[in-house]
Amino acid sequence: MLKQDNLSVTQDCHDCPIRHRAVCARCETDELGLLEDIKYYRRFEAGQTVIWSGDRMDFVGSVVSGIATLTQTMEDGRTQMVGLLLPSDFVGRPGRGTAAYDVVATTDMVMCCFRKAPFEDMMNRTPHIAQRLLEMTLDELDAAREWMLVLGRKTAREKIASLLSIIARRDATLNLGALDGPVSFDLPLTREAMADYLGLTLETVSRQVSALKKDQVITLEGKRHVTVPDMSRLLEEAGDDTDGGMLV
Amino acid sequence: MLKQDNLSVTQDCHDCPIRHRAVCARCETDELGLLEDIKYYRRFEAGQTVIWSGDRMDFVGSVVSGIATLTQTMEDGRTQMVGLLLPSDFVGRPGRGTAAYDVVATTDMVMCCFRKAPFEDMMNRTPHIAQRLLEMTLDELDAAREWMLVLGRKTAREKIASLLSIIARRDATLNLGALDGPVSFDLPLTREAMADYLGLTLETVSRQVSALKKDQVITLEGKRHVTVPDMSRLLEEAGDDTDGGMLV
DNA sequence: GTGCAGCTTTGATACAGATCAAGAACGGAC
DNA sequence: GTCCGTTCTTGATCTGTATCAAAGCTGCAC
Repeated sequence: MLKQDNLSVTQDCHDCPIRHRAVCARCETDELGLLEDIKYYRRFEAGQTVIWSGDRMDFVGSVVSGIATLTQTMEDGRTQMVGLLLPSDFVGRPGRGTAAYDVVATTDMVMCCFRKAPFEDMMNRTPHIAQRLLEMTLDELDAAREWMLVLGRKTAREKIASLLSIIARRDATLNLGALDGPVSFDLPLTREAMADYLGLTLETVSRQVSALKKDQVITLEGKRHVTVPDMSRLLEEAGDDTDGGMLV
Repeated sequence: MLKQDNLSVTQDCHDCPIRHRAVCARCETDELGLLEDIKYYRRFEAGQTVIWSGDRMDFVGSVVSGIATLTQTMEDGRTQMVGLLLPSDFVGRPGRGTAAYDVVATTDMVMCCFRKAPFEDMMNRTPHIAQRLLEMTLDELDAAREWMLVLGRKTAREKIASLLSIIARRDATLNLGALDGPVSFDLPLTREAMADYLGLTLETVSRQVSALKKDQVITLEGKRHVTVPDMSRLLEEAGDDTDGGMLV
């Protein structure tokens, strides 16, 4: 796995890599100061569980670097991933004392945590935080609803293509950019995690990834590094509106 | 269909049946006054489309009475319902100009609409509205994530049982209450709409409803009126945590 | 280097739910 | 009452994905 110790423990919000996308995005300098007082960093290693569903949760926070998953599990063990947490994504729910989902780090990860009570307090006083949180929550709701279509109506092949295009897209937004030429990225998920996201078995995931490779929709180097020569082709396979429409 | 003309066009927010659950729930009397100035009512008949995905949308609003569905459609016609809108539920997204989903009234329906620009304006000035909207959006996000588990991992029978228990539950919250004795309610959805919600075909829905009836998990009077003699049995069939746990 | 553990691929087979195809039940118009 | 359109049920068959099973790959510990 990649070492990311250069990010080690940021202290100053102004230098923070997620400063302009996280829940603090709209805060003014003075508001940031208040946040600095109640924040602390936590690191997690790949595979480590951040919180178990049902546990008491006395903090909320933002993913600073790395990736985590949000999953739900039935008593008999069937599991469904309900969210993928990327840098700047928010964890926890103000006004609720216990975690609703399991949160697991899939790569090494750094979180910027806020003690829950003071954070809730601040939310009531500084509208910039609540406004930004509303905006982020609405975005997540849209993402969840898009995912409902994937889960309910798409074929296995379309599901894989959908997942790949989502990862490709936000990899592009997060890092460099440019979605016209070939795009490549590392899959942050195992086949099993992909299966849990897509409502499939890991065998089906493996077969469909192989099929997309055989049909030259994607290229693989190793098992995790994916190259997409033609993004619009991938979107077509995903069953999404084809016009290559990269609407912002 | 039921006539609901007694609800005709409420004018005074204080008498509004959704006063304490809608986006205006936390407003004080003076804030309600401001809302009164920008609100207007619209009625829709069963089957009528409220908005088409992609259309310009110059209002947001709340369902006052009746039921609507939120659906997404792929180019080839596959459709997935992504939300069920009940009285007090909010329609539209502040800060966005076009509808993201089709909204269709499944029963006769009354909506309390607010012109979008003044509403957004007011949101920035009265935190009570933004706070309540955040809370409601977080609830919807939870519901969407719960639904992802249903769509991704449950069997057809479990899906039907899940849908019935959700309808039963909120029917109880909305109207009278009491979930220990037998519960009965009218299905607000056709078999096809149920199928669209559950990611199934209408034939499968029909078969599984019949199967639940044969196994005496439910009783039917006509095709739409359902009685659940034992709610915990239904929850068991849904694969949900069994303890009958009606946690608030 | 060898051995092992976790991840992944591939194959054979089974089955849940889709699809195709009739009819049956119900409600409204006349 | 009859007719017709819509919604729903039921049956026969097909198929995509799950399940069961085995083997390949990769990287780490030693």
